[in-house]
Amino acid sequence: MDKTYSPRDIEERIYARWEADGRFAPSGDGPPFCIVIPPPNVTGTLHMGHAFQDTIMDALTRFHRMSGDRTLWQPGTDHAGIATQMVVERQLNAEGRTRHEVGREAFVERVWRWKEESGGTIARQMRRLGASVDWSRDRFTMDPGMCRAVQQAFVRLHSEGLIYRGKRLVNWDPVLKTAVSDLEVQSGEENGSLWHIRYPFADGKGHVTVATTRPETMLGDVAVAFHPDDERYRGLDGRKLALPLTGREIPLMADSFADPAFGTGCVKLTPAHDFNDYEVGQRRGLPLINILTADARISDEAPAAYRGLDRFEARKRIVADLEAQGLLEKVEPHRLTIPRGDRSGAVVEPWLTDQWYVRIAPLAEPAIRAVEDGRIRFVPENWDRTYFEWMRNIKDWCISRQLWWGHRIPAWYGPDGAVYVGDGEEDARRRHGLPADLPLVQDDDVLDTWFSSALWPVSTLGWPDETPELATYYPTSVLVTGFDIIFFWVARMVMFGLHFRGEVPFREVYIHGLIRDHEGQKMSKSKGNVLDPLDIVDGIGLEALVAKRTTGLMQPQLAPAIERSTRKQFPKGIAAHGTDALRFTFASLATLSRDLRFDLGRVEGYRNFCNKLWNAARYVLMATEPELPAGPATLSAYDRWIRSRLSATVAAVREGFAQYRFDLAAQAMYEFTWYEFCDWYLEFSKPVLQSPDSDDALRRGARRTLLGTLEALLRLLHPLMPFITEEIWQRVAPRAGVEGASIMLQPYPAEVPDAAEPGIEAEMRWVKDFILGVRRIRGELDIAPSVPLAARLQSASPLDLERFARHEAVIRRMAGLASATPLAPGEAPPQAAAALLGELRILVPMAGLIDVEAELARLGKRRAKLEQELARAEAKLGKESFVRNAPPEVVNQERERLDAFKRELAQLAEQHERVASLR
RNA sequence: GGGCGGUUAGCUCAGCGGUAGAGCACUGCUUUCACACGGCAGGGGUCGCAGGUUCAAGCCCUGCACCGCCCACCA
Repeated sequence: MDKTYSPRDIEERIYARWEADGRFAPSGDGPPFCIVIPPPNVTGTLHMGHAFQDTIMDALTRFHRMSGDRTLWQPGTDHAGIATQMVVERQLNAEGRTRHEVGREAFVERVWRWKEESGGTIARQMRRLGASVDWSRDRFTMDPGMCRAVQQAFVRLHSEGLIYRGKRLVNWDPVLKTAVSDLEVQSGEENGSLWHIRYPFADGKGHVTVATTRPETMLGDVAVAFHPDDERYRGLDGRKLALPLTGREIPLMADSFADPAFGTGCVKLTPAHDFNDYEVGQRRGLPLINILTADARISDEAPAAYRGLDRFEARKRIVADLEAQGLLEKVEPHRLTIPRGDRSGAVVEPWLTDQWYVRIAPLAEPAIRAVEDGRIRFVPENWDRTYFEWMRNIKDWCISRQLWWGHRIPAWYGPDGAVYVGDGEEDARRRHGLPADLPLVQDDDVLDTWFSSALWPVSTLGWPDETPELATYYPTSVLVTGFDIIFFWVARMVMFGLHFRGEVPFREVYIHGLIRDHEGQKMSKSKGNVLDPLDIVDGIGLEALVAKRTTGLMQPQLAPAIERSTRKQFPKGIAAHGTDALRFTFASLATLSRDLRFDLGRVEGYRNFCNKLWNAARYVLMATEPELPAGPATLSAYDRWIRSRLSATVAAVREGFAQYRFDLAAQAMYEFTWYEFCDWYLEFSKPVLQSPDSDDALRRGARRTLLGTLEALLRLLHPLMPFITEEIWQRVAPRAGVEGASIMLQPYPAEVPDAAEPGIEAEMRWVKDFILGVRRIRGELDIAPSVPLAARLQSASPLDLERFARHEAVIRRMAGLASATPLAPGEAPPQAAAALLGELRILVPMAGLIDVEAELARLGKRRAKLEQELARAEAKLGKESFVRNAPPEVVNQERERLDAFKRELAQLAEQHERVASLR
């Protein structure tokens, strides 16, 4: 083995081997365990969020696979309608063409080509991360099987009256020229104005004033409302107003919709361009006047003077015209919420169109119950509040999109405009008894991408067919996802899963936090703070990193600032850390927090951890060859101690996995590996193995324990660090007497029932404290490690002496002692620095070694600390209420502490006096 | 307006009602036989603020402050 661990040499090779050997497919007949992957955009690339999520899913998958479960991690990708179409459209635009010039068929074909071209990227990246998905079951949301599922779902919902077509207001993205759902609208506060406009009475006598943030929509006004209780307008109900600029007359009406406290108390009603007005309009039987076109220009419904103007241009004109006519009373600055399309960034218009909707309330109700009664459990639990909140106020889901890339809606129109829904055109004819020669035209629209995503758990497993996979793995075990798509995806899967399968799609939903940069900022291309997980794995030079961050920006003017900050943050680029280190970092970040700050320093630390493990393995392999002749083996206290510690660690790690606390699991692994196995046990093993006078049985025990502990530790670490553990395991397992082609096929470590040995742990604590005591003296008094110390033992109890005798070799080596002899009875203690271990005092004679003042300072520091503790303990025990009310064991413990403090203080005082006399 | 988080060492974060922890960073010593991506030792926190419950409160309750997210929004 090389002296330094280099991940690059092993990771890709190991993954290829696993894949070739078919290690990722479910096997065995254990209980099923299944995760379906949240399908990433097929043409996208893997970002930190994916890498994080994949790490968690892979850890769970490997854990369950090793635990003997029949484990399926179902992979796949999403066609991501709008996002993908936009990318290809941009490519076209760069060639100077539009999709309309190319035509639908050719355009869709081109998207497919782009999908084939770039679709492999995500899969390649997942392989580099070690994702053990069953590639043989890879699915894409527009695969033929998926299309069937989508069509059947649509047809069935339609036949059940749960899908309908209707003309109403939708959120319209005038740049993409499609409807979008409520969830795809991002509202944000922006600066605007509030225009106060006079609407004269039709009889020419007087006016009312309305306040609006959108003066251009006045062209579509059909009424003005005031509150019925508003004294200012008493008796004016039903009066006619002359709508400025249009020549139309509209009524003034009393309606409780109007808020008397806002503006003038009069509100203009524009049912075709405002959701609230629309409702009032429906209630009051008002007409709809649609004054906007699909690209948000003024339509032919409006006066000729404004037709064809862009909405914002029209606003300026209208305001100017009103002002010219003396109808603009005032303009005030106003903060208002502007709805924008989450993809295009364009201001979304409420717009009147025909769209397809899912009647959602009947689907939501059972989905709410499934979480209420615990058939689905959120982790962390309180996300159910968010889920309930949305589900209980849910609105019908607009599922049609005026795009070309996606699942085309399975509806056909006859010459008379009648709609026929069916599972394909032929089925539509059959269902509706249409003659073969009746010309039918399919609906132009495609379905919201989330419609097919909502079917993902059932469709990937084979639905609508009754496949063995569906029978085995549905409901799936756990969904791993971010809170940002609880509504988009989680809730809809629950609704569809329950509706089409009669069972929940997953039993648990693990909601993880969002990966942000080290400053807590969301990672985004335009902020220039994106990290590519594979750059952390493989490393990247500064120039390449700068280039990567500054090319392809939507706003190229940001490039210089991004370059500057990148050069500042990564003056040397990013070093290669390897996949295992990155994965371990992700695991340790997986706390219950919802914002996770990613810090490269952590990855470095865990890269070092990998190196530590690697070198520990080197030591174990070196220390266990050449092989000893067969014979009996005896376990030393050290062997039993590390076995006991390992067992406790296994329990902690398993608990971590069970609770989805990957951070705690990772921490338990880290601490055991470094602080117990490496720092202590490997050192303990050295005297045993190297001393010429240890016996062979003891040596065999140590070797067996070294190999056995390391082998189990590798299995324990494998779900988080698959590559390095496999690489080392391949070398260690044979020598540990374990057979098998891969660590992936080995059982996950279980707690050993009688491995816990409190007695041994106590004895080893004494040994460690002895060593630490001497080391502290050495460290604080600046004695070089190369200087061997001759220690004396004072006030040693028989147990102390017995323990010392048993562990002398280890203690001498690890504390750097040349000798440690008890004082003879009556012998005066030498001038010395002392470490206290209960009653025992370990004396390090000062002759020629020790700086008196330094030792006095050291003693003073310890005394100050002790006095503080002592005061607290005394105060506690001095309170009668504590002694009376606290549990006896707590009181006893406190008393023992107090006694110990007193003893140690007395000894310190004595020691202080002795040292001070040397001055 | 409604809902949900967060506030613990310089930074990033754990923390079970009973002696405040880790990683990174920092200081000193150390390149000898697993590892300098290492070893040994050390410094550093009145746990956002104010009340309350309790023998005992980062931990439970109430209020407040600040930061953040989600949902719904008055034209």
